[in-house]
Amino acid sequence: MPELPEVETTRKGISPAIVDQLVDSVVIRDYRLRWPISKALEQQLPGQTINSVDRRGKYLLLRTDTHCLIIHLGMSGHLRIVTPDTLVKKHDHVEIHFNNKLFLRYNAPRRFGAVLWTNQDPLKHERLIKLGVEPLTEKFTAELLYKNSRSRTVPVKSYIMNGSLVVGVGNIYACESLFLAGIDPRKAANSISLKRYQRLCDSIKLVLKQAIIAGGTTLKDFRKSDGKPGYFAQKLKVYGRTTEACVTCGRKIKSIMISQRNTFWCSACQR
DNA sequence: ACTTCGACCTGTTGGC
DNA sequence: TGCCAACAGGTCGAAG
Repeated sequence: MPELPEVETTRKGISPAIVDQLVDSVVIRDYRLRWPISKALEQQLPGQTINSVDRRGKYLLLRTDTHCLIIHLGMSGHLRIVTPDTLVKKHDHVEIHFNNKLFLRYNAPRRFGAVLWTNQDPLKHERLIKLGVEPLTEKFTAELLYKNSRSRTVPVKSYIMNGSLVVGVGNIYACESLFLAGIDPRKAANSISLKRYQRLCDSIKLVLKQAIIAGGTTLKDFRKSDGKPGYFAQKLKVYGRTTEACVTCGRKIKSIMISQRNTFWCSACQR
């Protein structure tokens, strides 16, 4: 479900409710995620205060003085701030109770997500250490895309979705960015010029920024941490629009599978 | 070093 | 109404 804009929207949503708040208790209702939740979490987090909520790629980092809770939402997970009277639902795996009487609740129906508890620098955690650059920083450049692509024959769409190069670009925003850049998603990564990578780099930054402003994309189940939908779905130009008219040229949007992911593009506007 | 593909899960949707 | 297959916003790791 969530790509960078949805995770960032979640980060902004939960921060005000939990930063500088003392944890009373932790309730784990289902330990089964991509990796089992550590028992140490429920023993060690109570009594600690959340100092900050950061994001690295699609991971959220909740830091205390000595530890960090690393959270990934997977395909279908979400975090909500709820009051104690909010009914527990199926797949509510974890709940953190704060001194301010608010709960942070983690729900993950497909269990593709992760809740990791560590006392090391989270950026050095084995799950995060190999992540690529943040797309909304000056480290993400056309030169980076170009240089690393010279030996890569994969479709450019798969290339930009590879998190060891650049993080946060998932299926929706890969499609949208390639449309904005006018690049055919099927083209080999090593066949794209530096000039066109400049356009792609700019497009990725722009699409992600606009999606964050809109509060993310709600296709079906994504909700902001207050339960309300994000509004970027209305701005999607190609994703999910197979057979509909291209907003630029009017031709029909096509779809194909690339690396087992549905891919949407306009064959007239994207070459 | 790179590519491909199956695996991990549950819920929803659409066809018959 | 039920059944079943296909598909969904993401990674990971094995095998070639």
